[in-house]
Amino acid sequence: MPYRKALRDAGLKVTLGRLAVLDALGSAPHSSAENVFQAVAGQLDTSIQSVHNILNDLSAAHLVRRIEPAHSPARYELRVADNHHHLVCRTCGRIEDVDCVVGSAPCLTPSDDHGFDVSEAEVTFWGACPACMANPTTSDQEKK
Amino acid sequence: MPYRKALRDAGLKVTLGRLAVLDALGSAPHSSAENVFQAVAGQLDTSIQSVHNILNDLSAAHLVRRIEPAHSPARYELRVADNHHHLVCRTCGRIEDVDCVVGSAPCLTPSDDHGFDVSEAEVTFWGACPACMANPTTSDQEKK
DNA sequence: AGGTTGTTTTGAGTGATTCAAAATAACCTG
DNA sequence: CAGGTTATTTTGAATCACTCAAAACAACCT
Repeated sequence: MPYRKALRDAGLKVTLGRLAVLDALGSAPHSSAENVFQAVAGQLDTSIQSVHNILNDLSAAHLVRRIEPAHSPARYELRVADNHHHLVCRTCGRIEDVDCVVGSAPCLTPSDDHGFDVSEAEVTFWGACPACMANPTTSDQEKK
Repeated sequence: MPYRKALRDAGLKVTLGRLAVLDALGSAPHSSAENVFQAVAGQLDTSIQSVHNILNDLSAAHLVRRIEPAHSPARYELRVADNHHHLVCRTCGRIEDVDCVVGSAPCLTPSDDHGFDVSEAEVTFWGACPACMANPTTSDQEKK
C-alpha cells in the first residue's frame, strides 16, 4: 500500500477509512463524496459524514485536490500540485483531465489584476463528451 | 428603463421584480441571490425564492450570467456573451472582471480534448485582493 | 500494555437552492 | 379597455451537499 507513507508523511494517522478513500479515488478520479461513499461502503461500514470528514482532512493535507465545477457537488482527485485543468461535459457531468493548456504561460496572467496578488489560474473547459454527442436524447443525465 | 426591451426581446414578460433584479445587478455586479434580495427588498416586497426564480429565468434567457466560484453561493452579472473571466479573492470573496486573458487564443484550446466538443473555456484567477493583503488578520471575511 | 491524541461516529443543523400548487399579474385579442 | 389565456410570483415545504459538536473509539508513541 503506497498510501500509508503519504499519510504518515503528511502527519496523518493511517486508518482504514483513509486508505479506502484514497484507493477509491485512485480507481475513480473526479468522484464526488457520494461516489466515494458508495465505493468504500462495500469494504467497511462508514457514513457519508465520515467520508466528508476524511476528504476534508486529505484536502487540507494536500493529498487530494478538491474541484467544484458549477452544477455539481465537489469532486476529488489524487493529482495534486501539478496545475492541470479540467474538461467537463455539460450533459452528463463527466470530467477529464487536461494536462496543460497549449501555450499555458499567458493563461496565468490576467490582463488586469486589479491589484490582486494572483496565485493560481483555474481553467475549466465546457463541452459535450463523445457519448453525449452520439446520443443527444437518451444520454446518461442520471449521472449528474 | 433600458431593461424593458431586453426582457421583451427575450420573450419574457416585463415585471417589477425582473426590472428590480436587473437594476440591482447593474449597480452591483457579482451579487449573490441573497445580495440581490437585500437590494430589491427595499423597493418591493418579495422573497428570496422569487429572487432565485427570477435569476433562473433571466439566466435561462441569457440576460444574466451565473457564475459559481468554489466556496461561494452563485453570483450573477449582466455581462453576457463576451467571454470575460474572473479574479476571486480567496479571503473575502471579492470578484473582479478580467476582460480577457493575455494571449487568450491558446487558452481556448485544451492540449487533449478527449473527443469532447469544447464550447467554452472558463478561467478563474485566485488570489488576494489589495484590501486583504493590506490587512491579513482583520480583513473583511464577513463578506464571504 | 497504557496513555495521549487524533479520528470516527452519530445525530442534529445549516445554507443555498429547488419544487409544486395556488394566487396573481401581463399581455393579447376583440 | 374588459376578458381570457398564459406566464409569473407567492408560499410553504422539501432537498442536496455539507458542516458542526460531543461522545466513542482507534492509532501510535513509549
